[in-house]
Amino acid sequence: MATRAYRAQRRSTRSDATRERIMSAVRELLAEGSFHESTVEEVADRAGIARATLYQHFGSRLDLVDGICDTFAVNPALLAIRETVELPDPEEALADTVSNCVRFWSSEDAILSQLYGVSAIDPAAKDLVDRQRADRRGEMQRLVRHLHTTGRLRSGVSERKALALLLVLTSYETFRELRAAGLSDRELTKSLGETGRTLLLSGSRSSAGATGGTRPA
Amino acid sequence: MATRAYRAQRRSTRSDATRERIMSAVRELLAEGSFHESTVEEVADRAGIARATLYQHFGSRLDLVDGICDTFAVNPALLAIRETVELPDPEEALADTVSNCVRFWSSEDAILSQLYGVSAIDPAAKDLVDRQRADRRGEMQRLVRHLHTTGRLRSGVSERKALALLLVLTSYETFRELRAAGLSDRELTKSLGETGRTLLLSGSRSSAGATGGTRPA
DNA sequence: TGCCATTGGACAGACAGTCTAGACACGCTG
DNA sequence: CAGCGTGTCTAGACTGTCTGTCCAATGGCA
Repeated sequence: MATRAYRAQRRSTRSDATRERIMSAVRELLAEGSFHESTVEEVADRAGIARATLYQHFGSRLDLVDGICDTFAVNPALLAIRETVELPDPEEALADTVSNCVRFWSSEDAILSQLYGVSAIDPAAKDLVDRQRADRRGEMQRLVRHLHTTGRLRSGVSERKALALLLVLTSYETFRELRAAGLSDRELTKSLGETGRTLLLSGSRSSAGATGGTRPA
Repeated sequence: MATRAYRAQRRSTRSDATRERIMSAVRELLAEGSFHESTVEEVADRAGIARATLYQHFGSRLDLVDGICDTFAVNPALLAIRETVELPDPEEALADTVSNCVRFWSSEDAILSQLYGVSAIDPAAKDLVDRQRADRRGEMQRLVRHLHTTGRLRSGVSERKALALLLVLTSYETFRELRAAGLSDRELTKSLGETGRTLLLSGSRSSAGATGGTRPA
């Protein structure tokens, strides 16, 4: 049986191309917001293949969503977060992390809005959302620790509260809400960054005396 | 044909009771998170009626969700917001509005988490979410204007940004995120209120009593 | 030629929504 | 009280759509 093992490799190129066509179709439909009204037949048509072929690549409708979710793992903005949370300068760490979150949400917005939407009923989407939420929580936890150990966490702000706030600031829903309010990605990043700095960081060698000044009481 | 003047009014009590049984069943299933996996038959079974009867009260599966959504219109916390946004004291207006938002989200959390979840694919749910979002936006807009006209909007904060921030602070998603982080409703209200005051309000007689006393730092 | 991805189509099972005939409860009138 | 009219509920049959499975046939590529 091992006699021709190498062949499978070569051959698989064709199969891979088909798989790619399917994924593209799913991405398109997702981006158009019509994936969830589409039948498997329509997905196959869009990909220019037979329904049976689709089922050979993806066991079920949910597997299609699963496939899409896997592609996020290599998103550069997402990968960058792992590093920015531990940048030496806490202020920079905070700002860059926020910035990268916005970058990620923005880059996949069309698709995420659909996936997040159905996470309540679609197991595969729910998996994705839960995993992303857990990942983000882990990163933010690291960021909070970093702020704490470098002594830049504002006095009176517990680590638990700091984490909660960071989660809100960097959540996809907040991104959506602000974008819906008409803010551009740039404004959004700036606004979220400032808010975080204002509420979380102590001292204020930075902008506007944002924090300290406001609460003399 | 007109021989009898019939009183549908009297009769309707029975019909109303049936309708109520159906709604209860839907609420239960929604709260258990299993509505979206349930067939119409199962909903009917849960309500203890025939499937045909259900279809007489609600034309389709979506109408069931619609029915639930209508019940939110009379939620006391939601109604209260209309008044709190214009309380004479801006500080109080802000705090009470935030508080009422939390109260509303909290009172219907089990069901909203499901409805918001499927809003991307369920037209009825989407309608609800869109309507709620529009309503909230309207109220927050009024609140911002109020803060502005009374001169309490912090300098450097445009009305547009103030609105965006308020929308984030009072959004269901933020509520969910903070609750998931382990905050109680009380902590949540306090935290959101403080954040709003810190970021939006100028001056700072900061009502040490009402809410402010909580931050001795 | 032989492998393998692909294809078209048949098929079973599940479910939404429609329809009909009949059972039942209740209000009205005599 | 008796009985008719009316609206509600019920049981079940039926259609159409969609998912997921299976298989025999096709076609490209080494």
